[in-house]
Amino acid sequence: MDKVVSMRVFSAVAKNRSFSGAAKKLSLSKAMVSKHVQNLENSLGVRLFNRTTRKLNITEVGSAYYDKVNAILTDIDEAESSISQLNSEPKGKLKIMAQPSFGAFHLSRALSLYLKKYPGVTANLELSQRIPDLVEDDVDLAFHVGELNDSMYVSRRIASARRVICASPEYLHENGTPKKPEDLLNHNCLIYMPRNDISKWEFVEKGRTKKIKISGDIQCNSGDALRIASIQGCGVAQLPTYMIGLDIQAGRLEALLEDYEPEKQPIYAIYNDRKYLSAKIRTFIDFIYELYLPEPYWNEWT
Amino acid sequence: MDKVVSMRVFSAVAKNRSFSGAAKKLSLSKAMVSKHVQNLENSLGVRLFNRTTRKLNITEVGSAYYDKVNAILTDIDEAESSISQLNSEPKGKLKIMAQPSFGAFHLSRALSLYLKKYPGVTANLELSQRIPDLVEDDVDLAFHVGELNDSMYVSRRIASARRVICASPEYLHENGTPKKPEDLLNHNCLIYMPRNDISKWEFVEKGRTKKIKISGDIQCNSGDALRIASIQGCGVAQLPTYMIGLDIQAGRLEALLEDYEPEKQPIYAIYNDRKYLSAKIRTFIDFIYELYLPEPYWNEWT
DNA sequence: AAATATTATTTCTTATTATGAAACAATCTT
DNA sequence: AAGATTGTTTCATAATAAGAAATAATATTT
Repeated sequence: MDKVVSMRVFSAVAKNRSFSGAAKKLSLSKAMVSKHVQNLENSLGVRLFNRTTRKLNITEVGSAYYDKVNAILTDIDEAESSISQLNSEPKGKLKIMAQPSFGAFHLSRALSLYLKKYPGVTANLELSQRIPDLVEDDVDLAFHVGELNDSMYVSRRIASARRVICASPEYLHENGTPKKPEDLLNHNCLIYMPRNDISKWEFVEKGRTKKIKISGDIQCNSGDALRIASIQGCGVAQLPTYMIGLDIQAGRLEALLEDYEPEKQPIYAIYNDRKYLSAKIRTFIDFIYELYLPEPYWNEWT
Repeated sequence: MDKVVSMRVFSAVAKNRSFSGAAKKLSLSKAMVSKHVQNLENSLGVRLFNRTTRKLNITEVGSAYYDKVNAILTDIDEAESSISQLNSEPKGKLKIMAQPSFGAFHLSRALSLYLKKYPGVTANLELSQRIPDLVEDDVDLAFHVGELNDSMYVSRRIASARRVICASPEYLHENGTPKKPEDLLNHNCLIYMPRNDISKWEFVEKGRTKKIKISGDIQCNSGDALRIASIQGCGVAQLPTYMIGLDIQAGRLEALLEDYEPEKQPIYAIYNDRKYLSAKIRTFIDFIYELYLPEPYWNEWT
């Protein structure tokens, strides 16, 4: 028997000075009202009302209990409404993890817009290469570029990034501009190596994907470093547009071989599979999804 | 589903940071623990824990709810205990913690007398050197010998113990009887060392306290061991009368240097500062207080 | 005074729910 | 690779919450 319900019933009986009245008010049978009061009396080992069929008097003990019960019920109501309110409007700290190159510029920009819209939210943005364990790392939300293999979490595609071959105008002036993928064999390519893979770049020609094995004298596991290197004219790089889109727009880099460009990489928001997604998380995902519609600003420069 | 029960389960899970741990603590199945938490989550429309099978993290909302729930549960407990003790007699389980040497004989004796008087009460006596955390250890009442430094609880002096120099008749026959404190320098003293203190025994001579640095070949952190050693004639010991009073009365030990005896040690009952002390606790404190009036039986033998 | 109305309780049946064992899924540890 | 541990789900069963109706007690009306 639910003690909180019993308390509410008891409180109603005490307030109405009547079992029947309380029953009517609570749309409950008289029988249940009676049983709820008995439930409390048994659990307390105390008589709460002195009653006959025609008279009702709250006992001294019952009166003391009445005050306490009302305070408790108020606290319960207050707790529940404040908790559900906490969930209906975005509030609290939003913990986000993302890959450094995507997070550093684009997410912090999106966050500052979002936080302006929802002043109750504060943010905590942690940048890391690895895909986080949301529970272990106590993170609300993660962003990942590229396909996800293991999907123990829920993911939502919020944007995409083109992979573009690029080089600085200075470099191209000195070394010539490649016109087709095979031309890259004669260029110094800046190689991104997260793992010790053999470096091949993908291209699409007449609907078919082909891979070109490229070579160069810089291999690095930091996209940012490759970006700097390519801007400084060290060679040709293949980098995602969320990194170099603005550089191309500004003329620091030139996009090459756009006709052979491979499929875009998806960018996912990853979060816990929860029935009750908190407002701050839900609204941020929606916010960022809409922010990059119809096409993220980093993907276009013409 | 009883919401109060669900709250208790939730609180236990949050405190233990584990569903299984909470289940064990509450002697409930893991299944029910899981369901109770889900019950709250459904009723609040909010996720309280982020969890996988191996990791558990309370959510921001859950954490806020935890504080409120604990306050509410405390209020409920306080209300119920205060109400039921308003016109009830001692009843239930009395959980006591005490130092082993005092508890083993004297408290169990007092308890058996008390329980005969109040059949509704059952007792749980745990003996330990440390001063318990009444809340953490879930103990109603603790007994402590010696001054209390930290008084976060309420304490009541219920008796006292003399500290007496003693040795077995055989030992004294062989080694002579010390007549004044300084004589102890030529005796093998049994040294109680709870911490690595330098061993000095206090004496009072002509109203002034002085300390004698003693030495001996047995140092021990167990009073009981020292008592046995002194009875077996290993040397001279300074021990409280609640340990050796009966030995002196029985002639197994002789009290020495009684004229130089230092001030008595107080014995305290320690309990929670509750507005409404339950009848079992209140009556037991009163009972034991009166039991040792005007002077505890262990303090006198002449 | 008798009939009626109102009130709390008890009884009885049924629909719901609480319960934990066991199976399960997902990690972590060995 | 095997075993241990953790949270969840499933399942069968036992417990109980629920209210309609009968009951008992006592005002109120007639």
